Amino acid sequence: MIYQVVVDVANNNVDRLFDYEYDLDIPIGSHVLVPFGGRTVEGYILSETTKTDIDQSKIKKISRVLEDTPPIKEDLLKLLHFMCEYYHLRYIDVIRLLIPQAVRQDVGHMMEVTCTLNDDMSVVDEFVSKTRGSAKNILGAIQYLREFGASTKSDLSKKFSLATVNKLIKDKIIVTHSKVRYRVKYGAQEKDSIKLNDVQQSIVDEVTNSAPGVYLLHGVTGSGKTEVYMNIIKHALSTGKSAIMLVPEISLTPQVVRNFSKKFGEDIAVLHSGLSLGEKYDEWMRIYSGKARVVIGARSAIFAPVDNLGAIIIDEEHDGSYFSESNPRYYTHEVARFRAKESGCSLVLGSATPSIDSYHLAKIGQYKLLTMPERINKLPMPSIEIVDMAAEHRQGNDSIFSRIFLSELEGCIADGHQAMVYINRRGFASFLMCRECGYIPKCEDCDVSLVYHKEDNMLKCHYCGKRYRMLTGCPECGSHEIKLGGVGTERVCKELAEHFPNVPIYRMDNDTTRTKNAHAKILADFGSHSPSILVGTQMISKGHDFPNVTLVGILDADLSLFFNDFRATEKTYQLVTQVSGRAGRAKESGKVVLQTYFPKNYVYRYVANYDYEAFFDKEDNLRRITHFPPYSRLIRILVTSKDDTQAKDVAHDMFLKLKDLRRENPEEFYFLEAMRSPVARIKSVCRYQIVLRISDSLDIINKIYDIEKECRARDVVTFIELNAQNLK
DNA sequence: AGCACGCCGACT
DNA sequence: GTCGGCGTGCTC
Repeated sequence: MIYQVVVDVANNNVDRLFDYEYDLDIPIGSHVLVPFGGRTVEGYILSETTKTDIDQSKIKKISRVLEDTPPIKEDLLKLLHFMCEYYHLRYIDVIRLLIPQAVRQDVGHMMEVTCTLNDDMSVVDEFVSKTRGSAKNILGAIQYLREFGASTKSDLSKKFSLATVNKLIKDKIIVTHSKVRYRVKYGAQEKDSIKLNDVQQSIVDEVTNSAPGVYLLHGVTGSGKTEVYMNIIKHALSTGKSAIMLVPEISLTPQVVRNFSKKFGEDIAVLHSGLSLGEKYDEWMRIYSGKARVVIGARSAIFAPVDNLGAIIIDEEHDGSYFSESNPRYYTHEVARFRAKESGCSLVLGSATPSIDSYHLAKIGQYKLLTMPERINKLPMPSIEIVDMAAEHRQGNDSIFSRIFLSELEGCIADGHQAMVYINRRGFASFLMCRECGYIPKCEDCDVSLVYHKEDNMLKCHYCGKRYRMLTGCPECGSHEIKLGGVGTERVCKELAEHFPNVPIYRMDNDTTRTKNAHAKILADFGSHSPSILVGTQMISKGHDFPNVTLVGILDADLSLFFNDFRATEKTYQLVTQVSGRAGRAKESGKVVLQTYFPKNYVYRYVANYDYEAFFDKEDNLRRITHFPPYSRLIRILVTSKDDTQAKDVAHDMFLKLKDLRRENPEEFYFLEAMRSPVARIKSVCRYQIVLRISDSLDIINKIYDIEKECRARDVVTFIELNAQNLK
């Protein structure tokens, strides 16, 4: 039999199937060792055949089958082919998604490797006598093992360097033994049973009793979506099936895991980036072997090797982290839809603020829309007060806090309650705004705000590449008070401390949550002090439930509005709603103070009224008129090379061919521009990009891939992003 | 990615 | 004369 193998070598030239023969039957998806160009490499069997075009003399034999059971199960093989075809990814890059590094390296065993000296002491003695006395690590390691008999490989490596230990293993001075051990333990299951309200129950019933499909669950913050998810998962388990639930990485906190482990005990496996390699190995193995049937994880958990899927849930479906924006680029929703369809199970997308794209699909009937319009126990939504910061400045308040916010905060503290203060520092530190009138420079052609580029002192549009001279004063009101950049969390904390010297203030952002349990500790500290204030970035907007929080301050809500992005308004709506949802989650009613320089922007009107439906209509209409997604497909072709000229030439070549394609299909194209990437160089790789918006035609997409193939050049790497999110 | 093959410069 | 630089091309 001839087996077609993908070799585990990440290079475009070997991204194809190589034919090998073997006398025995090997299942597809197996992990094998094959001779390849004078060396031996690992590979994966993707198909089998009886005839081949390759010259018989060239065909070699598979050296060895590495595991008894194939690491890539049948349904994931289908997913692999779908992804390679649809996103034009390399086989090996997708395989590496399906089998995490920890498993490919067999870390589970490595973690438990113990080292002892070779039983034959004469070999050791001879080696020592031949070793120079200056080789401290080598002699030290041997001496150590003589004294203690054995040591784990990782301990020994820490003391005497990994290189030393590996050399001694290679020279057969040290011998190794390995053993599997499971590290992850979850608490036992508790027999709780929170009674669902009627709305929750009817949604669970609808999902579990209907034919499989895709559901969009639109439930306001605090409406109890998590309970719905849990019950859908419980139903899957009760019918002998399994489930995957995805959450944004940022909200996969220990509390969330604990809640699920209370409900499902040892049935759950958790996959996220914070796990050690050994933990990842264990979790993956528990899923693979069927010991864990509920998988909770971030984006890549959609590739978990579960059998017999009964449900897939994507929580906070609007979250940007569901787009993979590097290496193998994919959109989790598309992958999940494929997997759900293959497994014949339902996919539930849940959010308090669905993405325009998803809600659009629900509106046109591709998804079934489910709504939870009220909070649990009919708690009122917090009232949102919009404060005009330009007016504050005009009236002589130069502080970053409005007077209303400060007085609300004083009241909140006096009552012994807690407050959360949100400040967006995301991404860009440099934008421009007139302090007097709130004017923001925008591109003439694209209606997106311009980004200030320090290096050449110019304003640029990241969409069409158009450049403008830097402002010397405000063109609207003539003021020279032009504000650059934003305020960060640190400064907010400092100023709050001056106002409230006796109130504990906690800060939660990327800087303060870098270490392993910092996130949980900050939340625990905040939770156990009242009154207190929590200052933070997006992190504070996700799913925390502090009943004593009665005030939320959103300082400078506009920041995400100026994001050079047609999704800026959508993101602002989502963010403000999510942050506001933190207030008033118990008996006490909540209040939100939202500071803005654009109190009249339509997004705030809808936010303040909690009118998602109306916001959607407005935004969807805008997208339709301007041919932006969901009314087009936004594609970004990124051409990169160490050599600027080479990248530019390839990009230009492609651009000309795309223009021809547009000439042949004028009705399919809405937009086509080539430019240097806004971030022109990353890690000394030069970047050019071609941005296009086309109708969602698979035919055109395939022609674009063909053009990319024709334009390939040495030392130039081109990426095609089908669902471009971020045009940096 | 690796590794071999191959064609030009400076070395015992 | 040879050792070795890394450009080019191939791997079933």
